[in-house]
Amino acid sequence: MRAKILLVEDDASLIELVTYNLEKEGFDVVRTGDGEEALTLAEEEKPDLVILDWMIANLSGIEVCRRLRRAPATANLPIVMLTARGDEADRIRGLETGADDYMTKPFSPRELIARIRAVLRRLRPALQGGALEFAGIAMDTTAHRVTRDARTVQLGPTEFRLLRHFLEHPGRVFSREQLLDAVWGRDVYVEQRTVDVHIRRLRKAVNAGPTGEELPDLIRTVRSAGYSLDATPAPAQAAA
Amino acid sequence: MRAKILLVEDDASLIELVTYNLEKEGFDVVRTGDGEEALTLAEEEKPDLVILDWMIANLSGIEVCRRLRRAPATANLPIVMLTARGDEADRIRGLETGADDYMTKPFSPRELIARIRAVLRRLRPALQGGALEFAGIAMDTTAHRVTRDARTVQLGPTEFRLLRHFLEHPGRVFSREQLLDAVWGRDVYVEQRTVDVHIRRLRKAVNAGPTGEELPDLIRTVRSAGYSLDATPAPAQAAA
DNA sequence: AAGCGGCGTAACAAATAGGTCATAAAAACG
DNA sequence: CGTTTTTATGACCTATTTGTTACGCCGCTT
Repeated sequence: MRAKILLVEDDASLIELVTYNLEKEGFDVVRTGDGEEALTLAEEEKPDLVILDWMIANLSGIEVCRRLRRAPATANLPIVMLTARGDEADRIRGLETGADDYMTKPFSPRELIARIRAVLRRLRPALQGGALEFAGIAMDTTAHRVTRDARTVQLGPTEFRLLRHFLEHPGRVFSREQLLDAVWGRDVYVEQRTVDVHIRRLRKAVNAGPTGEELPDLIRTVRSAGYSLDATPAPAQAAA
Repeated sequence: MRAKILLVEDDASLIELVTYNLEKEGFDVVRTGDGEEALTLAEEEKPDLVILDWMIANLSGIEVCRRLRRAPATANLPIVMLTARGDEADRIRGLETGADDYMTKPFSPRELIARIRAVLRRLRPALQGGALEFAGIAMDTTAHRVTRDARTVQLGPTEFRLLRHFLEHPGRVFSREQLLDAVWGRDVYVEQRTVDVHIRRLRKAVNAGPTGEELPDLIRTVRSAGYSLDATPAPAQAAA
């Protein structure tokens, strides 16, 4: 799975340099030099990470950063600020506004890549290839294999992506809408209830025990909120 | 909830500088200048983040980093590398070994704090936002979970929103009308008495003890005014 | 061309949450 | 004290939300 990066920068030579290096490393790059457009693209393209220059047209980078953080759809989007302004106060301001990392020009493309990878490793583990694991469920994203307690689990493509998304954010509750965005894709129009059906299929596949028995369900339904992958420690009726 | 930071550094003046600044910012600090000891402390103290100098006794910082990543217990521990070695190759090596961020000396303590916060914001949302707590009641809003004294509390959607509102404004009294506005929504028309019923349900859920006993009621009824979340243990007749 | 697997939708069943009412209990008042 | 307000509580019915199954429609493989 290739990661998509939104590059917000208006210096042509820098665009070229960074784009070249990112693409060489296997990233998809979307570019703009305009602050307003950056916000639009962040919503529509659903990049995995944004590289944000401080000095851009229409809206300053810091303002773009602030608005990205404020909008629910992009509140968790990783942001790496990148700018010529090197003084400490700016860096701190950038970080406090919600940037995940901050680099000052001139910078080394290789270091930029390394920092991007470091951020993505945290935020989108599946993008780095390798394995995801939670409560006995293991997923090898490159081999497209899933096991539960060492037993292979057979999943369809959609269930696979759904489970991957849960594994990337264990414990967190996602609304049907968020799941459709993240798993199905931005501009797909399907019924929200479709999510239920795939949750059902995922549960069925993952909770199937060795002898046809049911294993503990790790997908938690949160009424009126959505679903989450969750190791439910204390079974429902403790004190009841 | 205070975050605990493990500082691995052997320069006395730097230890002092960093410790002072971290503690001023509300972090708990555990220190060592020894690589082997760092590994032990990382397991035993369960810090929320490690600041790791490259040049330390016994094991290099990079080796400590590598081992921390390899051990399951600390594989996800956030690491900020900190060192005098400024050249690019080292920074990249640090980041690729699994460090989440990398700063070179000399550095600004404020920037270090800002970077630490940026990392923790990602890794431990509970330390920053998303988590509410009051008098033993803890709510994780992203996981949609509530506990009282570490025991899970089961709430319906409305009770959840109601409790969240109280946790967001502990101690403050809200009239039924205000609660309807804040929890139900502005333009919902329901009886004010409905609030009583949900308060009752919330109390029942939150005050249920481990063995079916009643825990102290943290929701205070303020006659002819409303309700508030309040740690009023026993004083029957305070000053009223 | 036929068969298959996967997907999205609809429809019905089940579960759970929400709101109101009636009545008991408690507190304030004179 | 008796009366009046205000709140607590349990029960009930309804509305909403979710679970589950069945079905038809592609797109691909054979």
